[in-house]
Amino acid sequence: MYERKIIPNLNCGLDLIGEVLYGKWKIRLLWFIHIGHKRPSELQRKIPDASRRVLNIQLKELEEHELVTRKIYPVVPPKVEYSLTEFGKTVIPVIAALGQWGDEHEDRLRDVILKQVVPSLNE
Amino acid sequence: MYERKIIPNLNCGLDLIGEVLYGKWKIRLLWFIHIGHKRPSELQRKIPDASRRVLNIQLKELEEHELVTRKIYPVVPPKVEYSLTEFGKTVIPVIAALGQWGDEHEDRLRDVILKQVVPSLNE
DNA sequence: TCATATAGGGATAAATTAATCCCCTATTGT
DNA sequence: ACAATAGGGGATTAATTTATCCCTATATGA
Repeated sequence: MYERKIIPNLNCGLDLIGEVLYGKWKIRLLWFIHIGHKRPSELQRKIPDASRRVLNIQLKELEEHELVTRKIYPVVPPKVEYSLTEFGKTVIPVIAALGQWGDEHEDRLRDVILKQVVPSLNE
Repeated sequence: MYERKIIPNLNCGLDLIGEVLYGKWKIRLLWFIHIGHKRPSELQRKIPDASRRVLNIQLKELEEHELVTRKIYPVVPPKVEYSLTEFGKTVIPVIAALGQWGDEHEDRLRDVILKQVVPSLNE
C-alpha cells in the first residue's frame, strides 16, 4: 500500500470521519453493502464506473477501518461476501444525510458543478 | 484552474455533494465560517496546517459553488469577509452530523486509522 | 478446447490535489 | 528605511489517488 509522507490531521471528529470515508467509491460501497449487495461482483455491477481493482482496494481499506467484514466461502468458483460491522452500521445514517441533502438540492448542485467543470457554460 | 480530464459522475445525491464538499479543508472552512470566523486571516489562524494558498483556492471553489459569498470592504489594509449563503446554510446540519459521528467514535477511529497509517502498530 | 464467471493482485501510468516558493499592493507603526 | 498586517496569485513540485494493463486460479457450459 502507499505509505503516507504527510501525517494526517486527527484533531477533531471531522478529521477522523474524513480519514475513513474519503475515497472516490467508499461511501457508495458502504451504501450498497447496506442495502444488500454483498458480493464483489454485485458491487461492481452497481458501480460500473469504477474498475474492479479500485473497488478491491477501497474495500480492503474499509475492512482495515473495521467498517465492513469480509467472509470467504471455501467453494469454487470463489464466493466472498461483505457485510457492515456494527460499527459500520452506525455510519449509515450519516451517509443517508449526505445523500438526502444531495438529492434535495440536485438541480442546483448539478448547475453549479457544471458551471465550474465546463467553463464554456459561463457565457 | 486545473481542467478535468475525467468527467465526474453526477448520478445521485452522493455524487453531487461529493463534488462540492471534497477538498481537504472545505468542510472545516464552512464550519468556521458558520461559527463566525469570517475573515481570511481568522480562518487561517483556525486552520494553521493549511497554507494561505490552499485556503484561498478552496474558498474560491466554495464561492463558485454558491455555498459562500465573499464581501470586499474598500479599505486599507484590505478587509474581506466570507459568509454562508442561504444554500450554504442548508449543508451545515449535514456537516454537524459528520462531525458528531466522528466525535462519538473518536477513540475507535483514532485507533483504526493509526493502525493503517503507522503499520508498525500492527504487532 | 475455449469462453465465462469468480475473486484477487503486481506494476505502472495518469490524473488530481495539495504544498512550496516567491511576488505584488498599500498603510501604519517603529 | 523597514517590518508588520491584510489579502491575493503565478509557477512549480510533491504527494496522493485512480486508472490501466496484464496475470493467477478453478469449474462449468457450449
